Amino acid sequence: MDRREEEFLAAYDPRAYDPVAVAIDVVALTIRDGALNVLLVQRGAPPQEGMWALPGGFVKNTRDETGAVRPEGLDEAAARELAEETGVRADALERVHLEQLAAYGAPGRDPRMRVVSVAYLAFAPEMPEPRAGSDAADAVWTPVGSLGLTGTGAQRPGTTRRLAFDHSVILTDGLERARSKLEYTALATTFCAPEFTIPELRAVYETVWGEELHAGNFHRKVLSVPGFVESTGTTSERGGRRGGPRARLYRPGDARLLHPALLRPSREEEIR
Amino acid sequence: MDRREEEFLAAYDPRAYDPVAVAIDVVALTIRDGALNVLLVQRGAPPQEGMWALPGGFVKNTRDETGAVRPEGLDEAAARELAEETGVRADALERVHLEQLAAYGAPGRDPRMRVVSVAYLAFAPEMPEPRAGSDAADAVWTPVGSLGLTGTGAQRPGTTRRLAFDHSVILTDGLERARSKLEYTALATTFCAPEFTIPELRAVYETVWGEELHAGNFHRKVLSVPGFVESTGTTSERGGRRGGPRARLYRPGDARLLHPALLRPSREEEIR
DNA sequence: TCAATAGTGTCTATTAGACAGTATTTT
DNA sequence: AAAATACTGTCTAATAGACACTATTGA
Repeated sequence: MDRREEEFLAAYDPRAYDPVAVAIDVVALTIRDGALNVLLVQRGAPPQEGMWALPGGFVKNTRDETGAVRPEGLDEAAARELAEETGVRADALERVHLEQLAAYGAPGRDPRMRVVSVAYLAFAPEMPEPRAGSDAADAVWTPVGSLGLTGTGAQRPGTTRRLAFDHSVILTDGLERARSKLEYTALATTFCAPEFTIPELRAVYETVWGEELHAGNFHRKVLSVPGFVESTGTTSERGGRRGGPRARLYRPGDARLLHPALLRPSREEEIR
Repeated sequence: MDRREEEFLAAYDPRAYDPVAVAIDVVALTIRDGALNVLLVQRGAPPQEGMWALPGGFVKNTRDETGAVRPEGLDEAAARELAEETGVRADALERVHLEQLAAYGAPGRDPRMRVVSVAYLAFAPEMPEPRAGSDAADAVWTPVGSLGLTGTGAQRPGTTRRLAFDHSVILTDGLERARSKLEYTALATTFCAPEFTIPELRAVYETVWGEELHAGNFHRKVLSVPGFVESTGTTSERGGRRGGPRARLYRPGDARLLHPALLRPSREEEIR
């Protein structure tokens, strides 16, 4: 760094600009009782107190091991928010997939000030009931079907849990990303236990996509994709709930992308 | 809004938090002389003065038609930055595709302060040589091949145009997004003139993907995807540069997504 | 015993890709 | 005339999806 640059930085005043805040919001998805659920917190403080929202908060400065103040990376902040709001420890987060979704910065989306929110998408296996974090009055897994989302990100009138800010838009985007990711990545396995059966994996696809799949063709297809799943050599304890043989158990394979992909059956409408 | 919420907002002090800035950076891609080019500006002021960077800047408050101050949406800010740095007027921007790429917020990525940058990706047809905007010493279309990008987003030593901040990472992400988008969307046509031939469209794919495609199979495949292109009934003025018949001219069709998709031939390596 | 389910076999339509062939243009 | 190129035809392998069938389990 040259002399001129040093002088510039010494004279730079970060507070000379309009204040903007950067927040993180997490769309955390899991499957409970055969339905797709999203983690919601009930706001315990203004603004929009009492409404439901995606877990999140402002990006902070954290202290590292030596106690020094250190700003937080975005991914790091998202993992922290998720851990705080779900009450899971960091080691349990290892089995959670977390990726950036998008940034939202429409003027007026937060009444306090200009807030740009970086949204994250999380895929989690079955998790314990969350405990409410610091700013939240309550935290629960909520079936997304109960939120009355329309295709455009609005909520149908009469829905009991109204989402704060533009969170219904963020959730809608997250759901579409999740549905799309199941097509060409192996991420469906992150919704499953460490060992799972092909029918369980199929249930993940059916739940996220919201449509039934042909059991026989799905089975053959999953096994034909190199690296998607890996046999454990064992079988499940029980057969299907209403009968049927015990299914073989599999582990996630080493493939990140699926080739060929598993495409959703009914996408004809949304092509144009 | 209830009483309590009003009181809260009146007492809220946005400057009580650590200052953060939100910037926009644009990865603007076009094809010139058969090579993929990205728009770069040479920084005319510290920090990193003299280095090359993606066009961008801080999100501002703008004045609307009535002269009232109004904060800017992110998409709006990206379009403004692109227009300012390329010197194209808003109407020419209509033929440019602009989409959000990702947010970048690693601590220390900007020496001035905490900066979270929302990156955008733009696909443009052939455009005039840009004129340098306000903060830039120069602005040029640069072949991406000349930037010595490695797979991880670093630049090879000895590259003449070094990119400022983490812009080589952003550019690498933008290139991968562009390559991927050509597979399943009809966006390749946004690199072309309003009327184009199938061989011209093939050149777009070959340039962005960096590999040669089979002319005959590509031709048949493009015509087989419903809504990808639409015949104009006319033919080009000239044949191929070194001989061959005149090609028929097409317009972009009404499809947004390609079904079936045009997949890159050589993705075997990156699957795991 | 009956119904449901796991897993496999088979058939057909669609698609990807290799290769060949013809007509048309530039040099 | 020669070379390049636009486009079309044809063949093969891979894939998607429908349907059928057997074996095994729970109720």
